[in-house]
Amino acid sequence: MNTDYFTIGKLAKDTDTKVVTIRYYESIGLLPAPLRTGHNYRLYNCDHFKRLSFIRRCRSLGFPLSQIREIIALTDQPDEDCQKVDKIARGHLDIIESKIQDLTQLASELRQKITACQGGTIAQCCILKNLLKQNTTPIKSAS
Amino acid sequence: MNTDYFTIGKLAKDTDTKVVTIRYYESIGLLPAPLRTGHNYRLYNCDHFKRLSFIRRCRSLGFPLSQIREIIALTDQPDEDCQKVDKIARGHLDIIESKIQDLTQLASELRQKITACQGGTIAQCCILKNLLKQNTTPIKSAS
DNA sequence: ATGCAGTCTATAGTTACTATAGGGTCAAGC
DNA sequence: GCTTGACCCTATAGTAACTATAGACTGCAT
Repeated sequence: MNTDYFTIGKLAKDTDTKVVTIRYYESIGLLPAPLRTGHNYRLYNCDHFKRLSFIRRCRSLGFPLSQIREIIALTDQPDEDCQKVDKIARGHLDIIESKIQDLTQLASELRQKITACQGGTIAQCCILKNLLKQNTTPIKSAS
Repeated sequence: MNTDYFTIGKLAKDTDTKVVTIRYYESIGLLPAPLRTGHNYRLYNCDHFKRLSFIRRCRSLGFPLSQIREIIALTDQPDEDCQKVDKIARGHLDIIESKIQDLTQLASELRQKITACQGGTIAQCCILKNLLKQNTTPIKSAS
């Protein structure tokens, strides 16, 4: 049982989140609006802390807010099948994995262009030549 | 020598770029404004095609528009040292490589959470438990 | 009483586009 | 000549997930 209340600054520090970000999450309905003091300061409790920690953990795993929202909604239906969570997580993993592939491909192309360059003036630059070389004229009046 | 002119639609098709994107590049000064017909249609030439192809190739390598702008500015100074281009490209490669590392780490964490889950109800879901477990209370009145 | 850190709201900026509304133009077919 | 559909125009707003700024109030310590 914990009935402590704390300000937005403390919540920000304890969850390693910027103050503005917390207010942003409230504005988009991701974090419930807390009580206010007589002078309109936000007063958070333990539940807010838990919720925000969860959001931040999901964010650090790369989940978009839209999916975090879905997951949170699911936690309100404890008797539903867990497959939905699983599906979201797997879908997200797929996206991450394909991003890794894309970036790996991209890195190797770029590395190749860079190592090909022996220096010199801009006019001689192999990186630029390489980037400029293909397709120097549009397709002739076809279509 | 090529004095052909073509519409935005043809340029879009030949560079695999959306029409709106081309107008957007013009609006931010990345692609020079072309001539116009009597009825205000844009008329592009070969130079526009080359420039846009270059932009798209850089984009497909993940360069942000700001860096593409820098690189293009450099091509106007053919006698400068090529090191500047090299620096931009290497800096970009570093970023890509560190992104790959982050994502790889992230994918393995997520994969672990997913494979730990044996199904069941939301209440029993290991993925959720795992995401919720740490830090359930803020740091007590410290600081 | 003063100063500084913390809080408040509201608005605009970021990146690289995409979407939409509301309109004009061009070429082909009838 | 008229219609139809594809193409073009501008201007504005929306996207994701914040960040930055302005202008004002509060709380606490000296």
